[in-house]
Amino acid sequence: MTEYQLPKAYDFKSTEPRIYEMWEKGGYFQPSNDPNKPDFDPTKKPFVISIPPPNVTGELHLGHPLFVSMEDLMIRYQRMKSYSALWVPGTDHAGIATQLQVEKDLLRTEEVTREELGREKFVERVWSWKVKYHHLITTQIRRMGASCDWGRERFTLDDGLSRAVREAFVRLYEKGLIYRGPRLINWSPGLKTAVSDLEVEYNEEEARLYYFKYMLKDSDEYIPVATIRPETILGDMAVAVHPEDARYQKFIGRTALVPMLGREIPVIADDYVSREFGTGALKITPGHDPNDYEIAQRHNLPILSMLDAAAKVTKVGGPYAGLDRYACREKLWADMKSAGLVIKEEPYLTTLPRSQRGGEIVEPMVSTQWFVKIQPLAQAALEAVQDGRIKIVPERFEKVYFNWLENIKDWCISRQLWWGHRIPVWYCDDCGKQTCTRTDPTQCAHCASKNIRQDPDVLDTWFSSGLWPFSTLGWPEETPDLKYFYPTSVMETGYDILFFWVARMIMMGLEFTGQAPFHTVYLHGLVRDEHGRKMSKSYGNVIDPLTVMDEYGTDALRFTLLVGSTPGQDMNISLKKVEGNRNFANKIWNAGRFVVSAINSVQPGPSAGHEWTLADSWIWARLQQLVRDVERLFQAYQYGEAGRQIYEFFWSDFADWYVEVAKLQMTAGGDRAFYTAQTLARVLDMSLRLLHPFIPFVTEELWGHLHKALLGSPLADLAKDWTEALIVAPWPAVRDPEGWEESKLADFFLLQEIVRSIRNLRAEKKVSPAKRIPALVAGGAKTELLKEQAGVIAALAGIDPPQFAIQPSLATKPEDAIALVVGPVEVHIPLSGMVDMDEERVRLEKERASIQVQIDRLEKLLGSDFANKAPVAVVQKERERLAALKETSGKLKAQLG
RNA sequence: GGGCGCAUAGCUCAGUUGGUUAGAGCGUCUCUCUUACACAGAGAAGGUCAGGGGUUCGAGUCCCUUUGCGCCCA
Repeated sequence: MTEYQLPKAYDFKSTEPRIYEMWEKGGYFQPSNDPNKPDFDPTKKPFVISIPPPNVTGELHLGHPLFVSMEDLMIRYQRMKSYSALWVPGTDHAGIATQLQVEKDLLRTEEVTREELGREKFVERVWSWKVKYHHLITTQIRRMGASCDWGRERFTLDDGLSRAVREAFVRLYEKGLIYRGPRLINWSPGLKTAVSDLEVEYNEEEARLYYFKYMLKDSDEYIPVATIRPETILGDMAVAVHPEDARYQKFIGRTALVPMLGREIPVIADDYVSREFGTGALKITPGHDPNDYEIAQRHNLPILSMLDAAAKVTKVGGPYAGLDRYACREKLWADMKSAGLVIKEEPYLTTLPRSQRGGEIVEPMVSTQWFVKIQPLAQAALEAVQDGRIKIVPERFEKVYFNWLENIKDWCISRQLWWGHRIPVWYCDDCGKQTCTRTDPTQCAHCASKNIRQDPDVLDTWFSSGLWPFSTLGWPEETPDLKYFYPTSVMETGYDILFFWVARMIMMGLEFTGQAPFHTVYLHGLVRDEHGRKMSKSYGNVIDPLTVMDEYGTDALRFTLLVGSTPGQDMNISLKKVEGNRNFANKIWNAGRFVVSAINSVQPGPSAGHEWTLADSWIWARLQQLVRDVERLFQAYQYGEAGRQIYEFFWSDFADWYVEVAKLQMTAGGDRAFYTAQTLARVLDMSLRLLHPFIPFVTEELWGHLHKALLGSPLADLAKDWTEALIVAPWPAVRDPEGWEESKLADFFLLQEIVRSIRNLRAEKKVSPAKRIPALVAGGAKTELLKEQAGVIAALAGIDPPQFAIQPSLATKPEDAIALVVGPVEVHIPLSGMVDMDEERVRLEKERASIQVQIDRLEKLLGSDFANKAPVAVVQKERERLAALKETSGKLKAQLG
């Protein structure tokens, strides 16, 4: 006989690593139905999530535990519902971010730049960085309890995925959907690479607006022009005015002179020009501004690049060549001032484009880059959501998705980085043509020359991420995994990367596999600090998940993130909340300890068939209600609400009420104790199953103890079909109500109300908690019920059983007692010497008055249109309520005599 | 400029087909170390559901509008 000596407080520190190891070694993270194994059943349905791969940069933030918790919740739920659940883990090489980290690190520790190290050596360094941080990150994901199949882990730069990237590129290239050419792109001068539109952030900042004169050729006349970036004057190709602007109409078609350079440029008319902004005249710098670029296209203006890759002035700038963009701004402006061309300058609030990574101001520049012709891909992706093949939760993001895809521009996919998938195109030095093949070529495909060079650039990281849902399963190979597990089921991620990822995955998935890569996109919100501010290093408000887990446990953090969130809505987190949920884990633990000890105390039996008490029936009915509600909420992706309801049930119904009643029932011994222990065990078992996806460690640990205790007890039958571990135990099935539930729920509710009102009175009258008091009850129609439950009421309300009398009605009103009216029941508490009859009259009168208010309200309601327009059931409910209120009021009146 | 979200108890938030005196956790106040748990138990106080208008028998919930805060796209 094993004696359980479970510690008084749940010890997550020793439990969590042990449980995770048990799960992983037990093979529970692998899908139950594996297409690579001989007993594979192709008819069994899979449920698949591919992890949004974390970057191997080394940064860990609360976003990680959030997505891990959400996805683990979904996976554990489906696994328990006996789907063949697969969660594919992996990491992302994160081109720019990782390269930057390594460069910074190299500079700090060895004071070398990547250029000094050379490409090959540098890439080696990044790989060793990757090894280190990959280990760190996967260790942390394990720490969070992620039940993903580590045997199928992938990395965006591993061989298989690199082949997928190569295949995808070549296919798009051959289809003519990838092209190379000079376009205006966003250039990051510090990183010396192109970045996509999505990687630029626009912030409102304090800047200056510079007003100056655009002199007209052979004239003293000028057009006043305002600009934020005077240095770009050097690249101006026109001055534009609104065609209907009376001030400037006369200048249209004339020639203006670029300040300091004297280059002749035309004055053009274009609707785009805002007459209200600045001076109403616009300088056009097509080489360094997207709007100007478009105007230039419309007017066939040539384009000049006045800045180079390092944002230094090119030879276009004449005397200013070689200056940094900001130095040039100062010098040019000073020179213009001397030349009398300056009008004024003033502070101005404007939006500046900054690099999402480096933070520096991004420079729009004309540069030769690789692009994906996005229109056909975007159209398909649009349709997949429009026709419902893919559903986005919450739905409002579908609109955001549509809007983005409808206005999408070609995607710049080349990056001037060293860390990433090299562009698989070779240029021929002899014929100048391109060779793009699936395997590295040794000669030009056009002229067979051996003088070929591979493009030095790499692909945007998101190009490989877009292939993730199928590349991780083996694509382009038709692997068993790909055939069985693809399309995946749910894509779960933050709404902030809807465009980066989700949209691109859908485009790529449809293009390369002909299928939507998943049927549902679930978007979670962002985790913010307790005041709703974005967490960031510069604010210093970052909460480190590892510290939180050290202090409160993984379960506590997970539960906090899961119940604190609503789909698509940001959530604020505070350590107080985590602490509260650490307490919840401890509550579960202790309720479990009680149940285990109850099981251990059970004597063999039973002698007769079961006969349930009111409390037994009540908790069972409540549990079934809960199972139904949780199922409904899960179907609607309302995980947070489901978690809150289970929490509420466990703490407020099971622990606060049923366990208290069960203590009494256990002391009765015999069959009563046997069936009570059985009910405790069944309710705990099902509660743990429901809680497991939310709070996996403590539930698994406790379930193990419960399992063991049952098997060693006369209740062994209950656990005879149980699985080895909770992680693979079947999810509680929804059962339809059997008809008896409602009256049991109502009866127990009455009992609770009676107990509560007595407790309330005791507290009000400062009766010592230890003191047992007498009570006289007139039970009316509920007399039988109350007599049956007298023991429970007495124990929970602190009534002395020998002095507890229950009768249908009372012949005379007890003297020197306080009367409580609970629905149809009157409770008289004699409190000798403590009852002030005047005070008592006031109390009763107050109560009667408040009930009268409700009676009046309901009579008015039932006398109105409500009675004939509202549904019968709703009206009936109100009628019953009114009748009950009238009964209470009558009893109160009688008390007042 | 276009789109979206939020505004509910002192704080942080739930409240999804509209059902009639609004819920939780934390915090506050009172009592209790009662044999699962003081990481607890019992009790209490605390809200004109941002303002205005409308639809409806009925609105925190739907529609319009105003204000404030935040986000996304241009």
